[in-house]
Amino acid sequence: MKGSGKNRLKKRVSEPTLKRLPGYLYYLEKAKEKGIISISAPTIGKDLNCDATQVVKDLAVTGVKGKPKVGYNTYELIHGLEDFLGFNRTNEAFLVGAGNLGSALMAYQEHQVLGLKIIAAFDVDEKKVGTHIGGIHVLEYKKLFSLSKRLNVKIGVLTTPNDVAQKVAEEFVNCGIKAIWNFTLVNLKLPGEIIVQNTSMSSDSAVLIRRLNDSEVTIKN
Amino acid sequence: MKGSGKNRLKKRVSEPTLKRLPGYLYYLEKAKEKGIISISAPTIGKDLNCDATQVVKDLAVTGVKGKPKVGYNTYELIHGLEDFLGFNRTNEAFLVGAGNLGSALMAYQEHQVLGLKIIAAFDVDEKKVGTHIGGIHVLEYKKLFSLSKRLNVKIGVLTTPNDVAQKVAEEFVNCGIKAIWNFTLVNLKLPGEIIVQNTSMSSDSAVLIRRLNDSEVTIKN
DNA sequence: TAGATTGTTAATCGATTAACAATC
DNA sequence: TAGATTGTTAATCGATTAACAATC
Repeated sequence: MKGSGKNRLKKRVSEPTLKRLPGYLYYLEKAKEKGIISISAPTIGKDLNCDATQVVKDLAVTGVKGKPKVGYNTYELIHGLEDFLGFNRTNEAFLVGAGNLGSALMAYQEHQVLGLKIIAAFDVDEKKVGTHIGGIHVLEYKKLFSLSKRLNVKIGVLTTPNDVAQKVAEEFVNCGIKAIWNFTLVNLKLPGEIIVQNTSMSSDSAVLIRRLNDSEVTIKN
Repeated sequence: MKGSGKNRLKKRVSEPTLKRLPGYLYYLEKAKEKGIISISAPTIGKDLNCDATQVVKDLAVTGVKGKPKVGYNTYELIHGLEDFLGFNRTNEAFLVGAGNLGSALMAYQEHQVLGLKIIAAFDVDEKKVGTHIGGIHVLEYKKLFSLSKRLNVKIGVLTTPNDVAQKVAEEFVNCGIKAIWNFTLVNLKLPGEIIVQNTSMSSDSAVLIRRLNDSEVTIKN
């Protein structure tokens, strides 16, 4: 009899839901700053223009309970989301490729809540090695292996040029890294147990440009 | 009788499909470089590890026809995709907020095909105004309005701090901008005809971190 | 011709939305 | 109590996957 008894069998949360959660978190932190201590799903839905039912379902993954007619406690929700997402733990990461995007991410993490902490960056470019970006050391790429063994880092951020992406990803795996955040356009071929999250700027720009061109044609007709 | 006759009624292409198209484009360009002139959906599917049927359906949006037993012409597909996505036209854009992420995007567009061309950047920070990033001028934010009127730019890239995002977005609309690429965490409230594409780094990191924590729990059990 | 692949139509799967009972 | 909201279950919607005929 699966899922019965004390062991609550956790259902895998869908990717669309997961992607919406940081949005709720940011919204709720702003609400908290305004002194709002209770907030209902219909209110959230109106502000974030999405369906109230969806808000209820999304927030249910945190296990935080709301009160009918009142809503949820803002503080509890924030902590429930942070806990569920793992944003309150320090998820340490290595970054390889301290170019433009890599540098942006390093500097970015101070202001935006990415939920992870880049503790060191690596690059083969001697001009970058030894510098600090956003308070993070840029080290020789060679040192990745030895440092990984010592620090037991699980997350690798991949912001190299496309042509070395596969090689660096494999080195990440060698180093014991379990999850790779891939900003290159390369479709990485890695062992099945490695978690890969692809972030493609081109995908989003493609949607934007296409929608714009769509609307222009529609107007012309 | 809708959709009949010469006017082929274009069906709206789904967002998941749209997001996959730049991936095909990159893959096909690499294939072309290797001298591959014909390529089949099963081959593409194997390399990109996705379903061959999906490849066929995705590529069908371009209108490019394949030959049974042979596949598609690489060159035709590349051009079909570029044309469909609008990546061969110059989609000119303004960027507001020449901070870390903004700078990265400006420098990035030279190497990565984003399909759009940032022709000027704007910032209120006097230290940034007058500089060049990735060959792009950073101008006074004040000048956005007058320059928009002259250049008829349709796309705005929003990489400001969150607290000014809504204001700048409204100014974009005032300036005649029709599509906004929003990198802030703010849920923009704008007229319905304005196209907004949200890109949230936090969403992707949330998926990554959660999947990692999921897998660690599973292994422990 | 035989066989692989395209291209379309049908079936499945999963996420979103709607409905409604429980509850404060 | 009355009414708004939670939380769950059912219905809908859309995307992915499977099936299969057309075709080179």
